[in-house]
Amino acid sequence: MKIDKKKHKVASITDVANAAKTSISTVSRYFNNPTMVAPAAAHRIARAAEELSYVRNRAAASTRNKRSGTVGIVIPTLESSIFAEMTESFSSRLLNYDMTMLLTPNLYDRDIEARIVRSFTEHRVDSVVLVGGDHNDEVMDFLEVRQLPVLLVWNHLAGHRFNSIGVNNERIGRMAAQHLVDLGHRDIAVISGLTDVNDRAAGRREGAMEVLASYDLKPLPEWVLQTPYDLDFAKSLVSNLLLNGKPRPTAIIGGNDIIAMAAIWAAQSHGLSVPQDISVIGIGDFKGSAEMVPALTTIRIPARRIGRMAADRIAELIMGQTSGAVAKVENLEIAPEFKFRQSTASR
Amino acid sequence: MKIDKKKHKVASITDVANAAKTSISTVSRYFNNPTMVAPAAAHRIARAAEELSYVRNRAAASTRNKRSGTVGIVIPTLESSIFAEMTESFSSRLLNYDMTMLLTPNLYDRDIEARIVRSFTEHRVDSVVLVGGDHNDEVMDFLEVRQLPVLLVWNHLAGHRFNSIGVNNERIGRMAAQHLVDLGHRDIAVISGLTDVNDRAAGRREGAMEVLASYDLKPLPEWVLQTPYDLDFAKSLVSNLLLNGKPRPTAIIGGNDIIAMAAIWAAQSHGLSVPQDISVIGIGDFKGSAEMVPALTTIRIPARRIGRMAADRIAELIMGQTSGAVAKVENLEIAPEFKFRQSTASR
DNA sequence: ATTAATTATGCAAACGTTTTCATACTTGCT
DNA sequence: AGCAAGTATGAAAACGTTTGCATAATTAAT
Repeated sequence: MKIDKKKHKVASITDVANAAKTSISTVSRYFNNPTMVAPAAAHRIARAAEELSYVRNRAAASTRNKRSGTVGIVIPTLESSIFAEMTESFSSRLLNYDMTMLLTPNLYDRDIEARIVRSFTEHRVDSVVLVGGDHNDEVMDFLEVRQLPVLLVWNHLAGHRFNSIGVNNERIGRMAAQHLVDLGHRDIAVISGLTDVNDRAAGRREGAMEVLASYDLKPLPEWVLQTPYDLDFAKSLVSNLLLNGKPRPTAIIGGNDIIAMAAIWAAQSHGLSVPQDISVIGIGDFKGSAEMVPALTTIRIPARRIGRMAADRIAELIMGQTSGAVAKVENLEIAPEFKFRQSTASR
Repeated sequence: MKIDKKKHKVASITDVANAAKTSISTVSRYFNNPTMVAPAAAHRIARAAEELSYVRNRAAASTRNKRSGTVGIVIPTLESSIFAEMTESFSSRLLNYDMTMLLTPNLYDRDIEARIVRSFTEHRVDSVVLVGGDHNDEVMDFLEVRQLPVLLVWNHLAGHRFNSIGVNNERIGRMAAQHLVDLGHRDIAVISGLTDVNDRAAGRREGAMEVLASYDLKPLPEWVLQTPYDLDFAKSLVSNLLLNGKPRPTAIIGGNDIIAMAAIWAAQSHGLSVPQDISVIGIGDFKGSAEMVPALTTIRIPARRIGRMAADRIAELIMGQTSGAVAKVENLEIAPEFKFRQSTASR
């Protein structure tokens, strides 16, 4: 790799062909299907490419063949460590298939998501990955018309028109509630995420409430709350709940680990100790949940596994598409794992 | 947007031109430079595009003009909430310039980074953003030869051959150490990140040690340690430090907030309280640092601001490049902010 | 009513690839 | 030596755009 100071014109396949005294067809084949070209030619091409520091232009290639080698993924936010884990394993797995990820957060806004998806298609991504099952109808229709392979991750969406890989949030909500009931709690607060912009949050709350109802436990209205996934907001919300002079719950279900952590810190900063004075359970098993004091009892969502499986499934869908096979929609459920740690105790 | 069930052929600019009874040139202009086309034609084109649910093909466009409208960014990991913050603000700012982000984590591995950068250039990104100043020489040379606008974020790198926007890590290290010294601490442990793969970690440690030396404070060898940015690992490391029977420091400098949190939890799980028994200071001001109990004293790195500025600078560099102006290298230093909270106290 | 200036349009070349098809060159077999 | 079969190559078309140039249509100025 040598440095050339004057105005640099990026080398094209033609330059390489000329330098290697062969045709562009052969050069193209060398890069896409090396076995098709004779050793002598291959060697000359390799040298020429090196010499000119040639880099293939996949954007140009994508005009002729149809694949761009990119997949677009939109997630609600990068700041939740758990989406980060999923995305990270997704992206490194994708590298194995020689594909690159276009990633954009939508900040839980469906219209931003629509813009992003549009931008993705302008770049001719080979596939689109979205989180959850709640999206603009227009986006869904648009993707369906384009016949772009679509994968919905995070939620298991039985019977959905697109492929999905994820957990059953109702089930998770039920598990959380059941755990607290089993420990003897009867006064249980349910603090969920924003159920109208987040179908995961809605599902979990529903599951939890269902179990409570089945035991004839009806939380006070001021015990069932919603908050964005924001430590600061959630912490003050719980502080209010604990200090408002009204009867205090003996346990809290946090809609995810962020909320649960916030709840624990709210309790601690008012001199209550967890789990002696109040039990807290989370959902997700985020970074830090196992290490904090007290370690958080939670229901783990295997984020890395979902990411890895998503990448594999995407690759499969794209292959299937080029090979003309009809891909049938598949909805995979991933089992969550219960993690009994120190933040919950029997009453 | 209507649904068409039969085998879908994606509409091209030609299809739109035909449907709108005009030429592809005009259609192209309509999308790139709407003022150039007459209202009547514009209207017909808009209708045709809608009808056919046409989406421009930026990949194809990038063969003729040079810009692809994408910028590639490689960060060490998504899991550090602070890179996530930076990336998130970077990406949403980028949306304003109608550009899309290709993002890939390199997991602190320079060779993976090299692969990623190569893949980015294959997709003809308009610009590359990297974190820190420590990279494969080949990658650096390669980017220089290609004359691709490059921006190095996170560190302020005076005199570097590429543009940079970031903080001065030595200074931050000094601030942290100075704070503890000012509080009267003399037995101070310094637990940094991995200095050989992470120039930020190296700079911070250096700054801290410098201040300690200037006060003639020499930490015991077993007090200066390194750890990956991993809560679990860091927590056991600090646990060992606190329990090994040797003299115990009265304060700990964590190379970032992850390490500091781990240190606090290590102390707490052995019945020590922070800051009464031991003070802990972090660096970064991550999500949760302000909310945890005790709230973490730290030095805030304004991640969102860096992300936003990076996007602006990138846009500027790309414009400058197309307009043929010579962009001169600029190295911007961002001031960190000291956050005195509850995890440090005077001795 | 001319002419000049302005605005809108279309043609065709160019961008960097992949891939079909035909041809030239090697083999291996009789 | 002759032929069949296989292997390697190149020419050219196609992909979906943008843009320089030339022309046509409109408006403004005399």
